[in-house]
Amino acid sequence: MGNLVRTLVKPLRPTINDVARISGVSKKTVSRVINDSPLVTDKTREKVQAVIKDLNFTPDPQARALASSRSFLLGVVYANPNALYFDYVQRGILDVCRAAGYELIAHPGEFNDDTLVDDVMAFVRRLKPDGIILLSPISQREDLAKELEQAGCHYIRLVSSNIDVSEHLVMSHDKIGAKKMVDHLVALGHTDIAFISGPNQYISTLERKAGYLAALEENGLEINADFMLEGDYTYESGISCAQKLFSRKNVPTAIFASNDEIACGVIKEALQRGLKVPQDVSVAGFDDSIIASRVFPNLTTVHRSADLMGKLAAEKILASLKTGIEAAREIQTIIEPELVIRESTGIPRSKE
Amino acid sequence: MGNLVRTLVKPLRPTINDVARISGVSKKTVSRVINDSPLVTDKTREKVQAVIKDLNFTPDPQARALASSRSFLLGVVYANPNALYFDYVQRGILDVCRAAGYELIAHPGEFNDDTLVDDVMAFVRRLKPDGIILLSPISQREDLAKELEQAGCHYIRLVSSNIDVSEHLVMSHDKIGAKKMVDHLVALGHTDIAFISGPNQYISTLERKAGYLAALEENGLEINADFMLEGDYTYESGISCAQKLFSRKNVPTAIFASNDEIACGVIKEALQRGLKVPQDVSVAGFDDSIIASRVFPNLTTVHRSADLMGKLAAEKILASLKTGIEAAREIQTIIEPELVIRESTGIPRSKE
DNA sequence: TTGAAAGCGCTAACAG
DNA sequence: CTGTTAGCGCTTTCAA
Repeated sequence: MGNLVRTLVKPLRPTINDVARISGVSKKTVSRVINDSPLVTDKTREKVQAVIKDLNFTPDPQARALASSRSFLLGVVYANPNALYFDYVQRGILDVCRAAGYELIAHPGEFNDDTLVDDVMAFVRRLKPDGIILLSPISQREDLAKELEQAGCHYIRLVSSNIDVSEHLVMSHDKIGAKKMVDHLVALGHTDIAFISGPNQYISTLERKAGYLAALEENGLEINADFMLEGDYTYESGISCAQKLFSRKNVPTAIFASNDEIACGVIKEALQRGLKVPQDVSVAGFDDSIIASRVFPNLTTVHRSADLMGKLAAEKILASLKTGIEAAREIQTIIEPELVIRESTGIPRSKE
Repeated sequence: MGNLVRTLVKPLRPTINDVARISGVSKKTVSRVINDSPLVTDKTREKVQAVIKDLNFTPDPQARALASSRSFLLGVVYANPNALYFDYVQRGILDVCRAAGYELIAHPGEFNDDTLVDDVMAFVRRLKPDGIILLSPISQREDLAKELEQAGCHYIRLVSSNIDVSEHLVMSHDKIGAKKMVDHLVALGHTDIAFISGPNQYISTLERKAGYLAALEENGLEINADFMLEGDYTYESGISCAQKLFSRKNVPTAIFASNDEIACGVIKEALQRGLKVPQDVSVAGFDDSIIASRVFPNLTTVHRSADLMGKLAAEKILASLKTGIEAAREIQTIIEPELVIRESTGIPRSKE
């Protein structure tokens, strides 16, 4: 009787045993159906799937993780700097994850931290994620990448430069993005274009600066060392660099800030001094973060599709998990940033 | 020989068996040590802990989850609206989580979605998180809270109003925050203060509006229906409401926007029309999001400590998991928002 | 206070 | 193509 009841009743949280019992096959066959094994006849598969659906069965990820070597978990390691960047990337990853039945675990870390590698490796050992996505600038850390590789943990690096093989890389081509912006400024008629960089330790800084220099050269403009300042990707650094720029006798007609935060600082300082943007000075940013379209005047900037990068990263990992590393190689690796022209750039003020 | 080697070698990823074997006790005793059971002599405990440390052993969370009923996972469910809010809250939660050996899984959802409850419950059934944190506005959904309760899943709601018992609540007292802002405006000398609300379906909207009304009343100012507009928490709605306000014959001297996004739209429209902020019109926001300190002029706003709310939520869950529900009650439930006075508010323009 | 045995839900070998 | 037998690493009975 107990047995009969047990046979008929739908369990609250069904297990693979319930499915097996009710559909009259073995556990292993159910397992095969769950895992899309080809070694099942269509008829059996359909029967089992009907029961799975009827029971509203979902395999327990923890049990699967324990039994197999996969955990159905993806990790993302990121550093403080840019909350929005992280958020966009996370959304991109999650879109892919959820569709594939994977979960995402966020793990914050510090770029300049000696314990970063140990910390991340401990995280990997504990959670056994099937893959790790490294956001910029943490993605630059070669020591971390090497450790991950050695531990056999599949990782993807989101960066601005070609620092790894394509199965480990999703790259936003910042150099091209920066070049596009300078080309835009030149097309408007600017020749005195200043550049405020980020910290030199970041690859993104180097790439953006390289794009700036390449564009100047290609357009036959000379490089003026006075027009190149080093900021640190913060709003405050934008203000202080702008103060320097505006207090000189030779004020540039355009200022290209290497991110939107800096650009906002520049605009703030310009407006503070009664300069009009873009009539007196054009200002451009990089990132197309939310503030770019909130600040006045709306910022001309370079858009990098962070959510797309997250999406591609997740797809690469899942592809290599499912089909092998070659599959990861075939997924798009390079994103080309796009110019977003808004209100903060215009023709240069007439030379007096 | 094989046995001897196995006895001496430190395994790469040690298990509880390794710890037991090397320290010469049973698995269960090790388990007791891991779980802080009082049923172990200090001597045994110390011996085992030394081995744990030496081997660098960490229990496998997936195995623990499978064997026990706990998963050592926390879930956070959030909706689109505010990327930064989510990010801050997440950081607060993660601080607590990491220290306690818990992991966080982010689960995006839609506030106005019929499938939200089923979707979240499926998530809960699959992952078996030990607790769920509901961010605003999803936290408003009574149907979700009820289901979670029934499923025996401990949940915490982050909201702006007193909608649940304290063990399930972390509340930012938006009404008081809004009131503080209006008091500030009144103190500056404003009497014509407009209010742009968010969507009426959100509790935060209702609370902020209530704060505005309460402050007017308390200061003996009359309520002018023309000065109350409904926005939807977006930048664009700020622009369109400002257009209405500025095109009337009776223009308010101050505009209190119920979030920073709206406030930015208002500033944009003001500057566009050649109005100076705050000389011609004062503008205030709510949230103290990053844009508040990037926009020109820097926005006077109300600061809610989102990371603190996340931290408290995580602490409540962990406390009730460890010590019981009473422990959760004793952790701070209400956050009082603070005024942040920046540049966008000032004395009213002189009446002509 | 400690330990032996059983089992959480699933997958991996290996037969058949 | 399908089923049987183990066992993942841990916790939980229940004894001792």
